[in-house]
Amino acid sequence: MPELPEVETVRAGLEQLIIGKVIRQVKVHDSPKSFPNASADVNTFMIGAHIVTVRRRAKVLLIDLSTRYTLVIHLKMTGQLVFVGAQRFGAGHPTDSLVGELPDRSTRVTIAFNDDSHLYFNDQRKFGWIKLVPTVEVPSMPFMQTVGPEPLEATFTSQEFIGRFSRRANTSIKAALLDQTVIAGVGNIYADEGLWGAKIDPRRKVKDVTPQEFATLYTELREVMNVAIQKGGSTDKNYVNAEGKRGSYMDFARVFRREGQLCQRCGATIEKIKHVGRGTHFCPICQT
DNA sequence: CACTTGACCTGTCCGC
DNA sequence: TGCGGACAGGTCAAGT
Repeated sequence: MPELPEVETVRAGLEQLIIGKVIRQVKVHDSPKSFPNASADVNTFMIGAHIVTVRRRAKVLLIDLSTRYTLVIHLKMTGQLVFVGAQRFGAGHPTDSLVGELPDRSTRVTIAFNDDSHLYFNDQRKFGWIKLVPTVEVPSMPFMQTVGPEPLEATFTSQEFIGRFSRRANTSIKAALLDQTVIAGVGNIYADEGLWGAKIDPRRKVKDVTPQEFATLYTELREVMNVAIQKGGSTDKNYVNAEGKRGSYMDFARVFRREGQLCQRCGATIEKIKHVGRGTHFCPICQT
């Protein structure tokens, strides 16, 4: 999925596009799994409500409604939230859009607003989901209870970062970075990119990473994710922002999907291996 | 509890 | 061209 920078890009886009809009209709297309409690609660808590806030926690989007209910949305691997204004195919139709006319066959849920604009939840692989939850109950959801701190918060320090890993001493540093209970929002792209920045081999055990290396990793990880947000995220295949447009971090990536190319730091050839079940990209010479 | 692996889905790409 | 297998940005539920 979309990792922290992608979800943040969608959040920021939606904030500009849907705040204040009134929900007229909700359609769950074919897969109840994409929106399990829709049939029971949509009519009561969504229709006629307006959008109050669009928040993010880790890789989860939170759309608060005026009914004091919240749409909790996880895009997982291939989820998209695409807003389409009332005159989508008018003169202003963007040429850099990755999506065609919506809904399409990956559309799982359509939310229609009363100005005839629409928000589409598309998800090719159906791993993603939407849940409608009372806003006050969001913090007690199991995921919210266990997820780690937001790494880009100004108050999140290098010391706290290092301390979060103590529990995972015997696993690899990459596996620990992907563990959402350690740090929120890091996924496969930014784990690989951050480890390249810190010159750490992704397979190294956590207990063998020095405090100095952790300090560098803290800085590099925050840097790559901030750069990624500036670039609108990474579009490898499916990811698009709230306007259906791609992100450009992949043009900047140093190792992710760059196997066979030369390391821009030492000139060695970037390798791709399988580690903890995930494609893992690294420089075999300067990451040790 | 820490750690690893497979499962959840659809689509695409690659080798035979 | 067809077919089988591997693989894809993320979590979970199981197993050890």
